[in-house]
Amino acid sequence: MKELSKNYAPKDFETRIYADWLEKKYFHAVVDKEKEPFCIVIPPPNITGQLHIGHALDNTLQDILIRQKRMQGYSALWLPGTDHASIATEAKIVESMKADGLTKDQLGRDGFLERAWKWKEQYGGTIVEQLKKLGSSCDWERERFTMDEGCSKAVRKVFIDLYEQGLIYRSERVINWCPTCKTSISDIECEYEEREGFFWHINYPVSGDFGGEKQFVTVATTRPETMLGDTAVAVHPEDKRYTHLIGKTVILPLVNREIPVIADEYVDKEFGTGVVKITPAHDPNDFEVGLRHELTLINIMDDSAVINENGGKYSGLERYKARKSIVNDLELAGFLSKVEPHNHNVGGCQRCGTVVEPKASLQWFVKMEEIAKPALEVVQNGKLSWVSKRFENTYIQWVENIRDWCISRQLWWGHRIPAFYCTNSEVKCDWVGVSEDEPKSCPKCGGDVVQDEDTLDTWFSSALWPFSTLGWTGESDKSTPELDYFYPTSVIVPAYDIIFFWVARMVFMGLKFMNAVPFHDVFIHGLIRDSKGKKMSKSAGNGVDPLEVIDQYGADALRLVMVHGVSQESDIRWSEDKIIAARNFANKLWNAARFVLMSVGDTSDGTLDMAKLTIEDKWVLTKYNRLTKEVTTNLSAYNLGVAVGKVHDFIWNVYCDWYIELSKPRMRDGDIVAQNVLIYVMDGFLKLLHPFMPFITEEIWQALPDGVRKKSGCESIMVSAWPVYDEALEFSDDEAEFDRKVEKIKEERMALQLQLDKDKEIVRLEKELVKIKGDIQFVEKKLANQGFITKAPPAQVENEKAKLTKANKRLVDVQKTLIELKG
RNA sequence: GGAAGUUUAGCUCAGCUGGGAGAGCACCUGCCUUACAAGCAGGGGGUCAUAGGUUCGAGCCCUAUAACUUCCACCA
Repeated sequence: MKELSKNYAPKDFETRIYADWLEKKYFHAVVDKEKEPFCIVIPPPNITGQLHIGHALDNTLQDILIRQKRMQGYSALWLPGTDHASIATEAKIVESMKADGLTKDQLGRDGFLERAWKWKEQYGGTIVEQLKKLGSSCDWERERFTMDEGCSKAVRKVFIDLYEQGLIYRSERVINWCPTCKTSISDIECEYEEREGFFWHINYPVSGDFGGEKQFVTVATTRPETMLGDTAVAVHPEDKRYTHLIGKTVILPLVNREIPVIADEYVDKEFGTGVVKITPAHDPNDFEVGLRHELTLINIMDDSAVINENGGKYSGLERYKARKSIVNDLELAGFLSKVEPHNHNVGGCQRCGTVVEPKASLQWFVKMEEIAKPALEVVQNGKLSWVSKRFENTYIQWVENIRDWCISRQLWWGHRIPAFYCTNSEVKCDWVGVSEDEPKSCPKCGGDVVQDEDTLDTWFSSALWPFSTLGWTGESDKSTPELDYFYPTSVIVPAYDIIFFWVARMVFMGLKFMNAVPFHDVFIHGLIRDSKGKKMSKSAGNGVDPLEVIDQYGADALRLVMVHGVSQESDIRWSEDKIIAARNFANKLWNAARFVLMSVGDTSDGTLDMAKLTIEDKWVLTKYNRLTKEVTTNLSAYNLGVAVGKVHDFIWNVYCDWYIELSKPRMRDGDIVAQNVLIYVMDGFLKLLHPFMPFITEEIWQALPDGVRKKSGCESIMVSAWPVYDEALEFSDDEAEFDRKVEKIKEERMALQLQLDKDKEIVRLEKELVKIKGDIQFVEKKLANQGFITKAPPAQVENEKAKLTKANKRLVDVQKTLIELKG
């Protein structure tokens, strides 16, 4: 038994306790057939990342779940790891290279990767250390990285399998291109934002002679520079205004290219002028039209969105400069018929915010339709259960409308695509192969082969995370005991912003390669916003550093804010008040524990003497006993906020406010029964609170009399048994009786307060009475003075008289009130 | 254009299955009562967004409306 310091100072023990847990290997979960498995795989944070408040929420929730299950006797594995975060990390490394005056091209692929791995070694551990500060009880011995050997092997295996089944293909399509990151990005990495822009109406002259008259068709566009790549204009086949032009040609202004007028149902007769310029290389819809009409693709921009040689005189101009110049030239040449303001949605790169350029390009895709279908069935048959119906719906909607996933990235940091091409130009060999290892030579012609330059979307490896981390190799005879035991995992705990990126794709891949859901439950949570409800971000400068919060208030307080009074699917507003309130609760608990431990002897081990329990003992025991049930059911229903609220209220309003207060006289008399009840209940609620506030509960629990730990059969609260409901502690009658007593005491206190207020009022009024009487005497004396009446100004005399009347009136009022108050 | 969510005390929000309208902070009154002033004992303050409906009974269920927020789509 050790003593608790006078003040609650979480810094003094949080680090020490965590180190102790680590040393005792309490976080390590093993395959144990005697126990039920419970497993969570962490949403792997980026290696470049710093712990931010969102991680704090995410990991607090996971830790709460895992700690409770561990205490309930499950073999509870929380599998940690980090994500290589291809595009985000590469951007940071490029940024850091700038400081050294280096570019990717200068370093070359190998040099760059060397630098990247160094970066990973240097910074990859930071966030892990920060997670430890939060109290995360991850099994660090099993920590994984999305680019470690096992995960990389899984990635190649999955890629090859999907390719061989025809579910991965390479094709030229219009994809989203980020000119800053210089890579393709997937549809969901593109974020739309409404911006003010213009609708430029441009006249395209129709070729041919119309008796000296020139004829035009007018197209409208928000991106006039793309006209350089136009290869047709389209009208609706049944649009009577234009049917006569179908099959004719128009002359593309400035470029003077003759392009056909085609008919396609894609055109909306009602919208704009009813004529659409078709730029197959720079618009996904136009690309489709182009395919149907066998139009040529003219790509007019390079990787930085600068106009290329296909842009004629505009070549070399950055896209917006080209836009300006083209609009200007069109106007000068008389082709611009109208400019109107037009708000439209512009897609930006999720990473850097740069406006993406739709661009035709040869990329790798995953064919999604077939893979996605089973992901709907598992929701229907209950194998995959969403805690929140609301997010289940968004998931279903997205899966139902799934589109092919562009997985290739023109980046170096990531999993290189295991595809190989024959370079033998002499025989024009077109061999393409996909394999685990690089073939020595082309199997078709014997020529040299070269590997695809691209890497995979970072989410490709994330999608395999639940099984790749458990040792999956793809060979059915080589399954690991861990995979057999822990897969499917129990629950996944992400924020709602990665449902599409991650959750859905894990389901697809899990079902495809493991033939089972990757997790049974999906527990989605919200985001943390600032006190005004705005998203926290570095650029807005409204972020909160969880490490500073921990430093100032303790990890337990931070964790409490993440769940207390929160309905988990909604966003949380951060405010200083909340963290202070949480810290105050910890302080309250600390002091309650100090008092109890001061009053209780070393020998109390919380053994209840059932025969000697008083009514208040039975009252507190009944309430505690019910609490065990409420906390347990709410936790299994993922109502973490309700669960912790119940413990919080019990500790403060039941245990402290009433039971401790009532036990004070009994403590003075050395009442053993009361001591044991105090200890019994405290031992219990500490355990119930432990998943939420692991540090303070451990520190206090260690200070309890030794007998308590002996009875629990363990050295740490985190491996002690979760409290369960006990029929023997249900004293409903006594509880009800004592509840009535509590009510009565409250009424008495209220009456007392009222009486006190009344007495005060009487004293105050009596004082006033004396003063008023004095005033009256003084004024009466003045008015009795003839000299004053005759010589003073009449106004003043009147004033004095009024004063007297007023004072007399007040006198009567006060006297009346006094009589009333005195009853 | 489609969908979802929110609307409860001055502020931030809980409210499980339809039956007593709650917490923290702020405010007011009184207390340094020997665990805690980061606290204790009390108090004031709400037409549960609006209008209908179902029900013996609605903050909760149904319909409509309004305001705010978010997601999806992207008609050039």
